[in-house]
Amino acid sequence: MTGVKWNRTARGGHNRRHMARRLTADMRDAILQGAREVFGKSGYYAASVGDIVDAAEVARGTFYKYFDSKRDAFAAILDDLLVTVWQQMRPIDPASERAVRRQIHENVAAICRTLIENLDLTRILLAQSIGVDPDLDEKIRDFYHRLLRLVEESLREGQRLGIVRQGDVSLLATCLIGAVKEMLFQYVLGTRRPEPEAMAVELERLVAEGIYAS
Amino acid sequence: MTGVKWNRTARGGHNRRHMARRLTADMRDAILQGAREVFGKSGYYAASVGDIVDAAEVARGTFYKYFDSKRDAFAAILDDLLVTVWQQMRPIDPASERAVRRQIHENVAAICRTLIENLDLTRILLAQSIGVDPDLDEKIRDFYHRLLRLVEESLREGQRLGIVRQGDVSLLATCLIGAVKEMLFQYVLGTRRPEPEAMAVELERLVAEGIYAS
Amino acid sequence: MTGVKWNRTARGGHNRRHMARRLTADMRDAILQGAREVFGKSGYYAASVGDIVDAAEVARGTFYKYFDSKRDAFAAILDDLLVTVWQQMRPIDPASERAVRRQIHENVAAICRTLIENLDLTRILLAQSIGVDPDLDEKIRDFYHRLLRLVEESLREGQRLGIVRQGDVSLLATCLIGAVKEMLFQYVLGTRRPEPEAMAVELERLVAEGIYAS
Amino acid sequence: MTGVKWNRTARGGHNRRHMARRLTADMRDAILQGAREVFGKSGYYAASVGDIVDAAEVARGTFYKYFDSKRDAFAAILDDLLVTVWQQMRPIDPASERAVRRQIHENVAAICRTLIENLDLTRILLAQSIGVDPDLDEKIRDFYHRLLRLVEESLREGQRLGIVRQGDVSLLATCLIGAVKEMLFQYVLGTRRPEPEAMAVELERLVAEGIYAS
DNA sequence: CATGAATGAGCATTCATTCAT
DNA sequence: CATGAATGAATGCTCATTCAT
Repeated sequence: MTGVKWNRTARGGHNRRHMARRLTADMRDAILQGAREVFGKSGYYAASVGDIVDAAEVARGTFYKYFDSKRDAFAAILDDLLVTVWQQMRPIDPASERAVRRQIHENVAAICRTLIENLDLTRILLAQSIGVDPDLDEKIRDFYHRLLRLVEESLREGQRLGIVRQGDVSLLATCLIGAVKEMLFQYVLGTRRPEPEAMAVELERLVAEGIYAS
Repeated sequence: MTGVKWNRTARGGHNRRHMARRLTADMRDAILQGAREVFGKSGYYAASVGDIVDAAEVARGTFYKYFDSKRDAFAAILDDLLVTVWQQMRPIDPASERAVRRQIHENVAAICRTLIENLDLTRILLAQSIGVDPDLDEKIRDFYHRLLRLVEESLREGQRLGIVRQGDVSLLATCLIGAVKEMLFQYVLGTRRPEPEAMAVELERLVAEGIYAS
Repeated sequence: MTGVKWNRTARGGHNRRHMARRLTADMRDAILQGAREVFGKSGYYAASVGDIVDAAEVARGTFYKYFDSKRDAFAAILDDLLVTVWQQMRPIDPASERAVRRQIHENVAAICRTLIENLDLTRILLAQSIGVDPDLDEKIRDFYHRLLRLVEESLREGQRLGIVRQGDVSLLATCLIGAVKEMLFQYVLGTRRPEPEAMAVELERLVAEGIYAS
Repeated sequence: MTGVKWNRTARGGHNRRHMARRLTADMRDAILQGAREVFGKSGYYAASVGDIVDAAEVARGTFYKYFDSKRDAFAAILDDLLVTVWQQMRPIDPASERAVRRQIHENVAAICRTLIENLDLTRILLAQSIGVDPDLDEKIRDFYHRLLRLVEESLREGQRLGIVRQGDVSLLATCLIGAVKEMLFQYVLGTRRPEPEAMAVELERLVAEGIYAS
């Protein structure tokens, strides 16, 4: 799990096929990079191993040197992605409502920024990961489970400190995560493409004031 | 497969293997039902026409009598589903905050109830419809577009009447829809399976009070 | 076919069932050879790709590595065949009637020899190429058009030199070509299998003397 | 074997589907007529039973009431066709060369006229009958065998009377038949569409004078 | 170690044929 | 007797995977 290369190193030349590729890690990264592009563009099923090796400019056989199967490569990408997103999460330290609002804002803005910078991956995460394979579904389920727990914990801590109101923290956490996911999903669909900052502002206000006047 | 096969005659048949089925509409419905189960369980790609006809207990050819293609059957299911969900939506009549809260509650509860009663369909809608085909993607995009407009309109009307606070109604609507979708998504994943009533309550409170105490 | 088939992995394979085949050209030729046999025996439609790969002793997928489709393979065979036949044609140099008779004789004998040596191909050419596909029909039409022009030109040149009598050269050419085709067609049908030499002799005499005595 | 209805009775109205159809023979003829059109247009394989029943405006099942199979219907058409063509043949009475020339002319003109009036059937006969099925191939073989014998007999009789020169009558007959077939084949292909009269003239002259001057 | 030609299981789709109405 | 919905064997084609070079 070598971490996602979020900044796609600009691969200057074309027709590099067959040029000496030095490090083993390079090869694997090249394949992952190609796979990300292709999976992001076409989804798991429509993406063929042929497309991936073309995009990565490696031979077919090489793909299978580094990954057991197409599914395995997808799993690797998904794993990296989940780890990355997870690392963006900072558990809220509920010192005061004011501090909490700032932390929520920053968390949301950071996550949205990151995912918007990597739209292909976001598309994979939000719309094409479920139903590929039970193992992967399990991973996704697990990820959301942990994410939910993290938010729930923050909320519960807030309740303990009297900052957060009473209520079903589990459902509340689900709603908050859903709100962020949907803004990103609409971004992916292209319906509307607001700034991460605007997303953060709006969620922060929703959480603070609800939607009613006064 | 060696030698010339001149005796290619006698291909079709009739075998009374399947229970007598009377009405044409029955047949189509049986296929749709089988297709819903299978698509819901396996997703579009992993579901084979073979699986569907087995589930529907009809012959392979019968499937193609009622649908042009596997995609066509999926599209039919998706269309039905979008129409059904859409019909559940009642535009909010923002008479007073009290009335609005009640209507939100009822809307959310109704939708969640319906979708939970058709979990296979919900799974299709939430996790397996994107990326199947550009035409279907367009349909999904369109559906969410209209859904968003509907919620936005209600919010704007509320603003006009001084019931809803100022803010980016578009993003606000997205957040609300996302909150509901995520609760249903977690339901589908099986992470947690709360009552529709509980979902409605929690969203109603989030919208009214935010998450902070006092 | 019941239940979800998540274990769709491990599809392809390699089985050393077929003799090691070294050169790429060999493979293509093996397929073409198998295809020729099968098309020749069964005609385009009755010949299945399965039959062809069995005859060629290659895997199904290999067929599609070398040809885009069944039709494509048929077109390749037809093209080769038309080129081969065309190359057998030597335009007649009408120096004298004596020289012309010899050249006709040689032309006819050569073509018949070649086609008789490749009976499968001849069967394809004479009885199974029309109606497969508009593009191929066009090719056939074009071939005959050129063939006709070639014979016509020779006849016209003969007229200019006073060797060939007046008449509708186009129809005359058609008759000559038809005479040769029919002898080969009867050969293919097995009605009668005369020597190419005998065919050439008979056409030469028909052309020189007609059928009447004295 | 009810004989081919060469003159397609103008079927006035449209949408006759489901109208009472009186005689059994009518039904069978309607199907044969539809089948002729469709086979002629698309060839045996590309023509589906669906196309035929559509063209004939009868139900699918009805087709199988009158014919055992698609092949059977094709065989019926082919049989009719061969009988009809056969009936056009008048054995030559070799009284004198002059009389023979006239008879050849008339025979060729009559056959060409008939076949040109029924191009669809001619197309079937010349280009789509071989390779459909061994039984049908046998019929075709048999037909040409008899045709050949007929021409051969005339030639042999001519030889006996000193009108026809010596030579391989079998090959000679083949050449003559081939010449006529090819003119018709080119007609079908559309390469050139001369009058039957012109065809007859040219064959008559070829047979009388060969191709050389003086 | 990289390569890519070869493999074959699997799939969507067609259509000749049957038979209950 | 006519009908046409239902049937399912057969086919063309794809693509994940393997392994000799």
